Amino acid sequence: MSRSLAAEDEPPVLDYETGAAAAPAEHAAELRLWLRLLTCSTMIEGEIRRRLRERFDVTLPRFDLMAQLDRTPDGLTLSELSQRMMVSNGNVTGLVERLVESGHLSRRKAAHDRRSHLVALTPQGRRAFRAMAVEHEAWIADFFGDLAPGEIDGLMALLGKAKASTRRAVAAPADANDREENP
Amino acid sequence: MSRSLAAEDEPPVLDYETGAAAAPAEHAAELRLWLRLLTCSTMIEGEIRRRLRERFDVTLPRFDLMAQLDRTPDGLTLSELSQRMMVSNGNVTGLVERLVESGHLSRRKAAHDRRSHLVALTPQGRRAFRAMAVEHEAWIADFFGDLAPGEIDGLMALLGKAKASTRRAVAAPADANDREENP
DNA sequence: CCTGAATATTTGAAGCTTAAAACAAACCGA
DNA sequence: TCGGTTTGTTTTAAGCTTCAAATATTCAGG
Repeated sequence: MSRSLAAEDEPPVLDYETGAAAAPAEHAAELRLWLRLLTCSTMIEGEIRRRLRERFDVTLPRFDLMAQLDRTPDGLTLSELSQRMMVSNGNVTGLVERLVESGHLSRRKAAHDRRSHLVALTPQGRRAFRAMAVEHEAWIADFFGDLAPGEIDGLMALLGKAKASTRRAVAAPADANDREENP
Repeated sequence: MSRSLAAEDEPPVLDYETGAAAAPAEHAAELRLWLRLLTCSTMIEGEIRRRLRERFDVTLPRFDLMAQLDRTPDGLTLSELSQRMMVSNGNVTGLVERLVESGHLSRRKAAHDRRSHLVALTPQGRRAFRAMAVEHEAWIADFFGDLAPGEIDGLMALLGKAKASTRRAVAAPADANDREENP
């Protein structure tokens, strides 16, 4: 759970800057949007985490890692895993270690490149993941259960725009520095 | 960064269940929506984290905590903080400890309740936060910079529905158990 | 073939995060 | 007022996460 300014409303509505003497409250709408986006993903993620622990005694990062491997019979390298999961390499190293330990994953040297290792689900790991995935999908469907199909599509589309916009902003930050360096 | 199934598309498009022999792929749209939502918040959060570290040498959780206190001259209790930040009590204990240590926060016993403590920004802490908040707001505005005002409003509204729906689902899980116990 | 740059992974330090157990203080109904 | 419950906080153990440094291997030119 957690992360950035959270608790976007519910108790006393926050929006955290209104009324702060030194703050411009210029882009208030964008700020509120970010807080709401964060609230949604934090709520959902926290509940998934809770249910995975309760029902399957598994952590979310491990479930995520297994999900990446479920469709990859031949396995993935650690680098591929870290890219797809959007986490650091060192993080994946530890997760894989624990999942190999518990018998869910196998790990072998890659044939073509002696630096890399291929990681794959064991039959046991695959069985365990499939069982979890079925329930997981039902949970997600329930979370969004009050949205009409059109609303789901609308959200997808708008989030697609937000994603593209963020990608652009991350690639080309709007800093003072940047403006000077790249006119 | 990180969290649940991530890497929603970009490299080989994932959606992680299509084609998996044992999986129904019933609520595929909801699943894709969740992955996209997660991708958006993960990207934004990761970039904010990176910039906060780079520009101000501060972590995101500390920034979040200070944000909660910025509008509260009299301070908040640890419980109030943990509720608003949506993290555990023990988590807040440690964060506050480190921020008191660094001089950003003061901490005193509450007058009315001998169990609780009030935490507030020190003048130094407030100054530091305000400086960060100004840039932070500009970053967020930039992330959403390619969205038209109407699109921002539309996203807000749809995310509001998603939030309400999730809240309902979390409060009343659609389990087999539940159906039996609460007919 | 040799060298320097890029890539794949591991390691270590620091910090974040949670769940659960333990206390202490406050509250509340009989 | 007593005793049970709730609430505020801390502590602990375990795990997650990142960044940066260290290794090992591959790759690309010359």
